[in-house]
Amino acid sequence: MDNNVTVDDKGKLKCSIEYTLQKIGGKWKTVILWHLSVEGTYRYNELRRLLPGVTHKVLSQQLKELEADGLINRKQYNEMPPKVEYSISERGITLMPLLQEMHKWGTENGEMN
Amino acid sequence: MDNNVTVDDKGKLKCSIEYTLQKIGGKWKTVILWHLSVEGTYRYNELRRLLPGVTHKVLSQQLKELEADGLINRKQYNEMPPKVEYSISERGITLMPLLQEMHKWGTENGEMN
DNA sequence: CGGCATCCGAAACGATACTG
DNA sequence: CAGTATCGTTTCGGATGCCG
Repeated sequence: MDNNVTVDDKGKLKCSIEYTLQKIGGKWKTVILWHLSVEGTYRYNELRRLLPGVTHKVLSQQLKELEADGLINRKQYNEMPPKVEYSISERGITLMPLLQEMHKWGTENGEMN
Repeated sequence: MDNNVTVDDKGKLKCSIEYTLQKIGGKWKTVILWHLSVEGTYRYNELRRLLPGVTHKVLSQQLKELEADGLINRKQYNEMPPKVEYSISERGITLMPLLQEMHKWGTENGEMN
């Protein structure tokens, strides 16, 4: 098993596991992806209601990053009032086995306080 | 598919995915576990050399948390000079499928700059 | 409605020095 | 050798207000 951990010239770690963590490590990202994968599509404020505790700024931040990373799609309707729909992307779907593993491990090992 | 996302009375998210993320979300934790799973046992300073860039404090912090979470074992020899060996625990081994998924996804999706 | 800008506090991370 | 203590920095998340 190759561990695939290398280091660049500045001492920074270059590791595919760390790369993955960077993409989904945000506090709400996994949950957002999880919701979108289940339901298919949500509007901005619908997501907000699904994630009690998340603030305005942080939610849009995480959505933006997820979109920038190609993990979700953002569809904007130019209406008044505005309407934006988020859905999981093809690439985001490839994360599902991983999320399921995380969910499985957490369920089997977490005391859930 | 049950999304297994609930909220406690303080608005805090209780979700098995987030639980997993808390356990392995530290900057070096996955890499430490990965190394230990490959090699079996490392001494403190060996790990340090494997993780260029990690500082003294942060490494011992992460090791301490991993140990507290039962994911690694710490064996201390009362010699002079001191000798401490870290190894992966039974519980830590249950994380391997997850780490492999993370590694796989990162390899397939990461540009690795 | 769906943002963005600003400010703030907390937490994570890091550099350095000291210790049994 | 394998840490701990202290301090500083950086990053992340949160509160609030403004805007098209």
